[in-house]
Amino acid sequence: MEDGTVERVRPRDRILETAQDMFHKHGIKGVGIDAITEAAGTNKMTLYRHFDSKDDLIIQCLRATACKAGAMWEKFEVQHPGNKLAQLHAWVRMAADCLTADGRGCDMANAAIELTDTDHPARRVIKELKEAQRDRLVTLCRDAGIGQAELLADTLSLLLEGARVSVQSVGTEGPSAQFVRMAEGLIVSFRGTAAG
Amino acid sequence: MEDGTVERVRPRDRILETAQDMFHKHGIKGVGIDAITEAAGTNKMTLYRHFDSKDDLIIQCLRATACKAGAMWEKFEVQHPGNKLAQLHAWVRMAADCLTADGRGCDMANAAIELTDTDHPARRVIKELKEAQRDRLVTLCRDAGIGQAELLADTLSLLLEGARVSVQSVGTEGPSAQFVRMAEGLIVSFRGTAAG
DNA sequence: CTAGGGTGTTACCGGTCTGTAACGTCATGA
DNA sequence: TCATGACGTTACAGACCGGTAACACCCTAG
Repeated sequence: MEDGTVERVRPRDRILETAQDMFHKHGIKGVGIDAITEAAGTNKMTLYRHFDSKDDLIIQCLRATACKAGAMWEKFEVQHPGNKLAQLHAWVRMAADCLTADGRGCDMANAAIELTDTDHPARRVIKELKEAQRDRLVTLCRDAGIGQAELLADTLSLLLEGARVSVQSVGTEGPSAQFVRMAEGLIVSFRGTAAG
Repeated sequence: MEDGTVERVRPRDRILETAQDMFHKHGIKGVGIDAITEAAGTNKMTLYRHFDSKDDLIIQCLRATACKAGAMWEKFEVQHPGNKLAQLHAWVRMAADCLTADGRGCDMANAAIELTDTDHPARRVIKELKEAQRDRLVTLCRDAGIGQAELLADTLSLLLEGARVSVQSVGTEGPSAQFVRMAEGLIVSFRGTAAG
């Protein structure tokens, strides 16, 4: 049978899933290849048959995580079809949920901080994915009828980025606790000054 | 002569200074003890005579960095004595300078992201120092006559934190480029809604 | 049945890491 | 002069790291 849908999850997928989870929880430099393969129920050789190196694995993990995050946006469209303003508010709620539930920040931002070498191959991937993320939020703001869509999107981006970092340094009771109020206030404010 | 002011910089201070710089540039896990001692022109034994462990060194570095940052606040008071609103604007300018000049974010935030173990001894120090930083900004906002001082201070904190992270993932041309406009806009907005 | 590809196992390489032991050097101060 | 203490040097321990080689296994497609 040539249907590719195998029941048992292939080692490559188990590795990718496990690595995402462990990188997220313990950081990239805080997790070794051996720990990943063991947690994934496989071994080092199999990992290196599917990924060129740890750096390659890191990049694939970042792409996979971004892909999952992308699915969120489709959920917004499904939940509020055509209503871009409602989708923007849904984005705020989703962001707030990330803050309280997660404890660890954005994988891409964390990776950018950990991988200090500016020539690291993951850096351009991080930049690429973050820019795509930004474009998406800008478009949503614009479609929601916000005048200065770029400025609102950038402000919300920085607020969320900062909140996700703040959670890790001072916890959920710190400044990030006010994230929703800040974001909603900004949206109201920008809608007030709306333009064509 | 029993005056403690020795001309030659003591090894402990050289180590502390060098470690701060290298931790900042390359991250905590990206720098080894050997590299620090070599750059400081000393050796490993001397380091371990002054610091209990690498974790201890990390903590001392964070405290020293926070101390330097504290000196900035005194500069604001000197430059604009009594004028708290001017000091708040000076804080915004200082923050913006950090963004364009540095390339690497806040040492405390970076450390919080790198040291994923919640029991790590540096974590409570980070939280302590970050909370002190927040209190300072809240006080400044309140003294500047802002009504919702806590909310403005928290918003500015998150914006800056996010901007310092964003610089590392997408560079200075990303959302962080609008930091000053965002911050100044917020201050104006909060002064508009000022209360007693 | 058979060949081959995906997988598992073990062992290993060279390097790096934190931290310590033992000893030698040197300046200072009594 | 001599003792003390700070500092430097070398070597090492023990662990972990990323990555590779060689070989055995087993399921499946043909």
